[in-house]
Amino acid sequence: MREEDRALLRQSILFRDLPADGLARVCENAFMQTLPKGALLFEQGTMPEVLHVILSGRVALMGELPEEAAAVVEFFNAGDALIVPAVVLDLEYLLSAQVVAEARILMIQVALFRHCLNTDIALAAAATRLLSVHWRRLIEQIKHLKLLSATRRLAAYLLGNAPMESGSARFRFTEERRLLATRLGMTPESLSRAFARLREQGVATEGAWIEIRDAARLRAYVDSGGTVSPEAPAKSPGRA
Amino acid sequence: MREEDRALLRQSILFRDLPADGLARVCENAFMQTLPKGALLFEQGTMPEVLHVILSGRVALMGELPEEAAAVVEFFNAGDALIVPAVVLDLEYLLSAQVVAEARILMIQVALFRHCLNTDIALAAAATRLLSVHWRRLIEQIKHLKLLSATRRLAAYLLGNAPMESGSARFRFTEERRLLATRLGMTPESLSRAFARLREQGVATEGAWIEIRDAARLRAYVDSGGTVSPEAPAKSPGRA
DNA sequence: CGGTTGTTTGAGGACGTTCAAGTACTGTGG
DNA sequence: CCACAGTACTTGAACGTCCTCAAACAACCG
Repeated sequence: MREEDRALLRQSILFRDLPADGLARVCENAFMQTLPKGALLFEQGTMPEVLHVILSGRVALMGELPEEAAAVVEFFNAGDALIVPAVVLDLEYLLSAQVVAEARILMIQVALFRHCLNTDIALAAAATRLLSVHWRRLIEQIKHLKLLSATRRLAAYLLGNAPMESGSARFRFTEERRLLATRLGMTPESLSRAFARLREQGVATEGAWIEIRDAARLRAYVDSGGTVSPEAPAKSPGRA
Repeated sequence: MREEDRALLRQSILFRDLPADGLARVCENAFMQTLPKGALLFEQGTMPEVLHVILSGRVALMGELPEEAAAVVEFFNAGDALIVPAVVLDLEYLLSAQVVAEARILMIQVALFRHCLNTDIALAAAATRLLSVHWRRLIEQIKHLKLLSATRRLAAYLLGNAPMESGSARFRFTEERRLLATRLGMTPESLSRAFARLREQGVATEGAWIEIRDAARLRAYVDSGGTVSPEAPAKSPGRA
């Protein structure tokens, strides 16, 4: 393993607290792969053969149901592992994984990983932390899907992914609109209209760049039920 | 601890594989409580003080957002623990927990549980399994919310909670409609209409009882996008 | 019982989707 | 460099699902 890869591994929740020998043990026979945008890591319905650890890049987990187009359930970044539950339980994947930004992936043999989970306390504890972090992200998403309108969901997502907590910022936002729309539970058309509505809340878009002029104001928009605005009296409650 | 409680503990994912001494250690100073329907176990935004393990009964995890009514994120039953992620990460609850059917709850001190997680490999491994099972439930729910109509979501939920895989069955279904509606991401009115539409798919409701005349047919309805037989041959025993 | 709460049904309306067209962006070859 | 095709995104109009509001009905409980 290259030294820079080892450094990247040290940033993952799963491995950052692992002593060197434990890391070496779980990574035995593991291999590294750099995959281009569009590459399919695995498909829903198949059995996991390796545990994927994202060292860099970005991966979308997508779910599909009969007679329906696929929808992104969540995006994952450097430091995340995919998909621990399927590997732990030795069950088929409930999701497919597709690279959305060129990614460097470490692939760990599932049998070895399961063995280490049952013998290495540091790894097992780290796995509970990783799963816990993911759990909370899914919970927030479900709350948003059930309680917020499309526009408020977008605003909440932007706030959650902006590099700052308050004030203003301009940042790159490379998500394809088409995929982002399904992540947020709407169509690309609705996403486009949601962005349009957020313009009057100080959200400007310019290609892959997004500017939030006042995060506190946008937060107030989300928290007020979308009733706050320069001069928009329209009441637009979420799905309650 | 009473002997029957110990037996119930042995059915929980978290403790079923734990040797007796490990179980005794994590349960030190733990206490048991029987709580009536309506009791609040904890509130969103507060810090966990104990880990709740459901020995019997039923608990709803509910999320709320500013300016919105609360929505049930998921129901949990005997054998489940609440909420491991908040306890593991020592972060505020993202959800509130309310008893929906009289429940016997074991309460474990969080500091002790975290300590055992970091020292007892069997417990840590069990925790990854429990979190993994929950993870998959949340993923399925998100897929349903994003890809299925209200009526299909109800049908899929019924199938997932029916006591059989195929054929017909009549079973008690004690969920309050109001709560079930929010679990499914719709209003009580929409839920009522969804049940009405499922009548022609062989779903009969009678107070707290539900009858599915042909699970395979209902499954076909879900998988076909709801386009199957608006008016069906009154009864076709076996496959549709 | 009557009051309260929960569920069902109806009518109307809002949000989001679908369908369709137009516009911007990307990469390729002339 | 520009023409061009292909794709993605945006905008518009019509529709449909689901929500809101309101009332009737049923069930529960003191």
